[in-house]
Amino acid sequence: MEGCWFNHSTDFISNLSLQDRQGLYHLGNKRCYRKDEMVFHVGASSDEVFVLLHGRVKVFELSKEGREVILWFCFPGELFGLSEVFQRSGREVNAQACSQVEVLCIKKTDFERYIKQHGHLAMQVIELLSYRLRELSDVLLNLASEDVASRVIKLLRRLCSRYGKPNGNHVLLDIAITHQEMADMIGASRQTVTSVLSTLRKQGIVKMEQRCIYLQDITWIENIAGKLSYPRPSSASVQLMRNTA
Amino acid sequence: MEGCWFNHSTDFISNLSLQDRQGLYHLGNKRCYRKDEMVFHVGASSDEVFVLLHGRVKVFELSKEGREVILWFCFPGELFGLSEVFQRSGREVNAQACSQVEVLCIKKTDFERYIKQHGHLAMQVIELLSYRLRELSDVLLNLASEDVASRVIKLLRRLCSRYGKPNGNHVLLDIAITHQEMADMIGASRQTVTSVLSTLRKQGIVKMEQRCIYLQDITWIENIAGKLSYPRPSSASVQLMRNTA
DNA sequence: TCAGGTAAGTCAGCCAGCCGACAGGTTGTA
DNA sequence: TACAACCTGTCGGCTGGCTGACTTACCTGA
Repeated sequence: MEGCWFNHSTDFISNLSLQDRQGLYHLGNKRCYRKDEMVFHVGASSDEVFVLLHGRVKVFELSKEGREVILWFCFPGELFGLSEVFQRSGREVNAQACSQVEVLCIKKTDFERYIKQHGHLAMQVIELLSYRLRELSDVLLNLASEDVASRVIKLLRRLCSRYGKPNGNHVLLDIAITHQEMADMIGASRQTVTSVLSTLRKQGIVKMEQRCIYLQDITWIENIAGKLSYPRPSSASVQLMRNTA
Repeated sequence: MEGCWFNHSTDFISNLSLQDRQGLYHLGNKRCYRKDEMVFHVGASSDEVFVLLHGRVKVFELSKEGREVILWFCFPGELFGLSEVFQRSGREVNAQACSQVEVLCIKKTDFERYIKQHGHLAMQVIELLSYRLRELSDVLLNLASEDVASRVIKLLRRLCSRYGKPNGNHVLLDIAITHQEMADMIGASRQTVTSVLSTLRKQGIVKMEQRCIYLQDITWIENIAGKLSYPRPSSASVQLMRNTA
């Protein structure tokens, strides 16, 4: 996997110093949500930021016709609910638990005070927002100019770069994502996603078993999709939060 | 116009205190570009941020097929080139002068030092990035779930909210944008944009003269496109253009 | 005032991908 | 163990919007 597109951790928490991590911990308090429960929804007041400790959270908007448009998924260690916090009006997106979920929630005022006092943390927040901005730009480019097949392939690459588990020339993606969710991430219909995946399976590029996706031909995917053009801030020492907690 | 969707100033500089403004001014140095000249391009080193002083700058990516996908335009006072600055690798977008342009460029290291020392400025950078993230999310929602007519209407609203000059129930948009540029902002073809605008013109909703767009029926546009800030209007009140045409 | 370049307007033809429908599979739970 | 709920796979018909082609209108500079 010679320094390619893996292991760009979006794990905000692990990239922090132990001090900052503990600092943030003491600012917030833990909260749990059941599967499908909303962590927050459009219009709600946005006076907290969240760190996901356990589970998976879906950040999405609803179109007028009621279609979900998924902006991203959050996995443990990631910060979410950040981009509306420093403005007057409320949430503009929904965040919903995809499983049993535990979060750390931090009051806006506490968070703001903390990062004002810790310039380097502010920089990390800036980096995180920059990263998301670059990622969304990439999704946008994708959506605006490419057909569904390319969009599916690039989505797979994107997901793998964040959540894939490399194993030789294979990558395992075991985040249990459905075709419908994939469709909602790339603005396509469920059927079209299914048929693109079928084609890729027939070509031996992916394999699917029990809600897991195995990418079998990384080289091919890289050639088609191009390198990821928005590497994460480096994360030399990635540790999961729940290990240190 | 009851305090609705105007006044989202993206003008970074004028939102700063006089002190900060002067501080930044002393950090940077001025540079000029001719029309169509690149301020930076994909792959270039990203060790500077820019404040646009005069003119218009287009921030865009190129698709594989060579199509421009415009992420946003910058107008005087706006900061750009920010989101790649705090990472190792280079530019991921292009920035091109749309006219004779003057910018203030600030070295990454200077900028970083300054905002680390000035927590409130860091907050303003965070707010700016958050704003752009919300805006891109909105564009994405739009692109993923709506037809070209809606996309054009929402683009008009978005442009007006930033650059429109309100005048009673009319709004003047005199940023001299072409149909091709609008198409590149919403992932549509030039011809389709032209035909949607023609329809709107025939319906008396917009008027176009000398590269200026007059929005004549804001209420209608708000009803169709929804307020810029959520909560979204109930779908009952939304009629699609083709239904009213 | 004319020429060349760029933008806007319009139309025909075509096709990627949407939608609805339905038949297996798989998973969760009572 | 059985039923319900959800997910995957596949098909055919339809259409929004793309492409290409052409004309007209508008600048801008020589």
